[in-house]
Amino acid sequence: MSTAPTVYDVAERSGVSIATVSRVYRNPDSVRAQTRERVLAAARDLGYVPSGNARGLASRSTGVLGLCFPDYADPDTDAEDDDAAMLYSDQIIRGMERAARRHGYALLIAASLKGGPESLVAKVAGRVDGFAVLARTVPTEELEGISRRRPVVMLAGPREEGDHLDHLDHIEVANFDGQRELTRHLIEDHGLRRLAFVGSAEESPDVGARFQGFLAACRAAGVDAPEEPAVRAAMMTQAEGARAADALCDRAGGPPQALVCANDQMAVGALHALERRGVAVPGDVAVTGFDGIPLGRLVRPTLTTVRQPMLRMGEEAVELLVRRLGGASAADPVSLMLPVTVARRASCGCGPEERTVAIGA
Amino acid sequence: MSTAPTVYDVAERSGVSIATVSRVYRNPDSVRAQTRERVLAAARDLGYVPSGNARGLASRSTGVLGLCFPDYADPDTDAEDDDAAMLYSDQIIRGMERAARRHGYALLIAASLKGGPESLVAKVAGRVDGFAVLARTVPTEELEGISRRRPVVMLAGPREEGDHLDHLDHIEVANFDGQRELTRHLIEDHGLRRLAFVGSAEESPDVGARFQGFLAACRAAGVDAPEEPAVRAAMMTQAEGARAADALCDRAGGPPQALVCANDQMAVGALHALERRGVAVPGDVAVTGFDGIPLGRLVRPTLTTVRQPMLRMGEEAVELLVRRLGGASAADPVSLMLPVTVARRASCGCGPEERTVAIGA
DNA sequence: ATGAAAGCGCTAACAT
DNA sequence: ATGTTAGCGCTTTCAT
Repeated sequence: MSTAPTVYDVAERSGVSIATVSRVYRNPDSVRAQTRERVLAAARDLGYVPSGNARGLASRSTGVLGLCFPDYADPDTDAEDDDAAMLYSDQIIRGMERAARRHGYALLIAASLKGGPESLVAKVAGRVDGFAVLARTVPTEELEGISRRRPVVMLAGPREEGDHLDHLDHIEVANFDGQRELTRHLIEDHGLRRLAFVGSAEESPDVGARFQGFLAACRAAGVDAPEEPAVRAAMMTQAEGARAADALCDRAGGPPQALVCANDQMAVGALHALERRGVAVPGDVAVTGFDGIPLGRLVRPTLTTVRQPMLRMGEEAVELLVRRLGGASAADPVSLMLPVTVARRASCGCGPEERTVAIGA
Repeated sequence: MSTAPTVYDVAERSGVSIATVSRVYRNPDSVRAQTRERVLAAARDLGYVPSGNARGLASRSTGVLGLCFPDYADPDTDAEDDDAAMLYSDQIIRGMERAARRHGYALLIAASLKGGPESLVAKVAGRVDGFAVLARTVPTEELEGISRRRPVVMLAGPREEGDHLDHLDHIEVANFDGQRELTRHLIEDHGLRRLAFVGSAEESPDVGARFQGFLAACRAAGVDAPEEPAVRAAMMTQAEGARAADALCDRAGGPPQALVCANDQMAVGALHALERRGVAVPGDVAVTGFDGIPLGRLVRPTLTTVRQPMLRMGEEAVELLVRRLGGASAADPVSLMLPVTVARRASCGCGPEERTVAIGA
């Protein structure tokens, strides 16, 4: 691969100055048609492609937006299921790509993979005009510095109270309201009163909010509400969900009437475990998830859950970034709370027909 | 947003030269620990992030791989279905992102959106070390020029015969073999003999190969094989699939015994149309698709189809690019044919249990 | 181990 | 309408 042709090569071949070559690409109308053709022809012959780097450097903008997300590999998910599982990040990517396209931006994506001083964010941040970060992908302090320099929007983690990040734009979903409504449904519409919340060991703000929503519904209905989740799974995977279900079944006093899982993956794992044990769902125990992954409609019984609008989240992220880049850089930080949808399906006892209820925001 | 800090700012603040600042990031061990700390501290204070552009310009490499794909929006797919539909491109993106991550690259994605001399590819090509292109996303000639300068791998379109693109690396799936096996199954295992192929109006090499596979199976079994697809849909969408099914049913002589659709989207549309007309599937007519989108397992009856390994395609694309970038730039063009899987589900008459058969390559 | 200086390929004034 | 000329922020010899 010989060294790539530059503006100089094209200029020389077409007998104009490099400025004119540049103009042909940036502002074609400012060049006489005939000249333009000559330049374009030379460029074609040479296989010339403008260097995005040089451009970005000279014009201080890249036309690229970015997304950083954590390395969400679920080792327990085989390739087959994986197809259907389509995680969060995939949907956010889709949403962002769509919206970015509408605004003429390309999208740079990268999943965390820590290294020396060269962290992931830095790499992305250095190549884009602005970017979104999935919560807890990168250390708070790192974002702190970067965000002083270019637009950053935080996704899915709540704005951290009184901390340095509160000047970032921020988008989250109605975790609390969604989980509360789902729990209320279990209690009031299905008459269940012994509910167990399956959470996670790591302190995730999202899971935290869901648990609070769960508690709120319990209290409102006068149902016994534990101060802690019944189980804290090490990871939010199917395997852990299955483990949690087993643990709950073996507990003195037998299984609860409902397993309220903090995400769909765990709920699906629980479904499998219960089936293996011969526990009927929803007959003996109801199971619910949170997220709305496609897999939830493939399992039997179909999974009752709270659907997050991840695609929209991606779109909104881009809109926010574009707005900032469009001059609104000084405006106050925006905080969006996106509404969720409770999808009542079979696993809570609602029967095969899916019924949905919009909640929050 | 004030102007971002540069190496100069960091150098000044830490009392070293810009060369040292650069070294701290590129080659930390070549700098005394104490100096390094000082630089890093200054960088942190300033919120310094190295400019990817300047870097790329100076070092002639970006650490980014790219993907260009066509604007596959199916206007007939509502957001709901869309969730499940997860198109090709999404899976390829996933595959590429994973593999890219393993090799330390980020991924730049952009869907076509034609413009002046500044085409999509050019934009991507100018910002990456190498990239993949979904077939027919960009004009052949444009790729021609670019590919002389940096690695390009063509996805999913067959290598064009004797044309200028045959020096590109290329990955495709076993369209012919897959469709032939599926058709053979319909004929031999289900005893069907009047089959209609639902193709597309635009000349797609993939659809072409599928039709040829269909024909080959028909001929091999002594079944009447039309020279042309029974229907050529304008687009390969659900709406068009439904239209095709209706047209076929209204035809003199009644519907065929099987609708062999060139992709899953159309097959799903056909399923809907047939249900509306009260035609039983697979009782009255069998329906098959091609692709293996998740939606195919959600519809009733579940869709018999040929599953393409799109995720793997993305991964292989990255492997190829990385190999080229690693010095194999002069090697002969590689052409990969990935095996497919026939997924026998309910819509061909195989019953509710999914059975799969690996085919090709 | 560190510094000085020459680009990398382009854009954007400013001239003409 | 086109040419001249500075940089843009970094990497990279080559010195020291």
